[in-house]
Amino acid sequence: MQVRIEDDFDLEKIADSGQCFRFNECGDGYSIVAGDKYLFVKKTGEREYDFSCDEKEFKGFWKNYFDLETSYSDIRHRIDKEQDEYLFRASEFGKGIRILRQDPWEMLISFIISQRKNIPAIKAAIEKLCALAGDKIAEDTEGKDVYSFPTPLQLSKVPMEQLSACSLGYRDKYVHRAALDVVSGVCDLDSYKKLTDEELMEKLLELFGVGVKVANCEILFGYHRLDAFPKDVWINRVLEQRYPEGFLFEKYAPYNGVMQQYLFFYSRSEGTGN
DNA sequence: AGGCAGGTTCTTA
DNA sequence: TAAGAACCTGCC
Repeated sequence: MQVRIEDDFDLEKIADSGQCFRFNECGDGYSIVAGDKYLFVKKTGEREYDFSCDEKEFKGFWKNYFDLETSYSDIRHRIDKEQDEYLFRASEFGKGIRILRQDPWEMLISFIISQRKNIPAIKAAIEKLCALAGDKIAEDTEGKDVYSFPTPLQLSKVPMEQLSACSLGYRDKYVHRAALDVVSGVCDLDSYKKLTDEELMEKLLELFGVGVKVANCEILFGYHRLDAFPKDVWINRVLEQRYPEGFLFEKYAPYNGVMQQYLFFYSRSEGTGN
């Protein structure tokens, strides 16, 4: 169906923003997998897009996935050019980035895998995991099979030896444990939705293989708490070099996470890209 | 060839 | 409680 989007919306930037790992350029559009849903999106005009789904699925899923009810333009305009010149530049550069409303389970596993890996390696590992334990749900426009992200139950049934074959490295035991804990109910991701950001952080840190960085990514991308501010090597470099006096967290609350995305995207563009 | 990549856990003082 | 080492794997 045709969709018109008035707010900031740039598929290429979202794909490269590091928040999603199954969102890839494919032919003349983008191939996106979220949970057990597949979408192909093509830009057809200035603000016009062709979504491969029907209206029902758009309203029931993808509209929410792309967080189309939130104005990222408004959030961006909270930045004062005079007061914070670097962030202003970063936000102009990253205009079009949105924080997707992704699934907590999928994000948890994805960011556990992400530690000490570069983005291509993360993507490769996740695709192997999906092909191994997920279901075939579609074929992309290039004819490749598309697999759903494994459910907790599906993943929990994968033996360790097979998990190791997904290039997870030492993270295989973290992934395995997370699946077992979610299936057993020791970790109830759904019930965590009602917790405050602080309580949520506390619960996530109890998980094996989850530290502060991964927990913050889960809070921002899995629970869509837009104030969470994950600090990775890139962001730490920016904070050291550009904000020796400190970043204005108070000013940008409750949208520090969006600012983090602009900083991350901008700093990476200046570095090696990947 | 050795270092490093979107960190976390384990070990040691 | 706080540094430092170890950790899988793939790519430069």
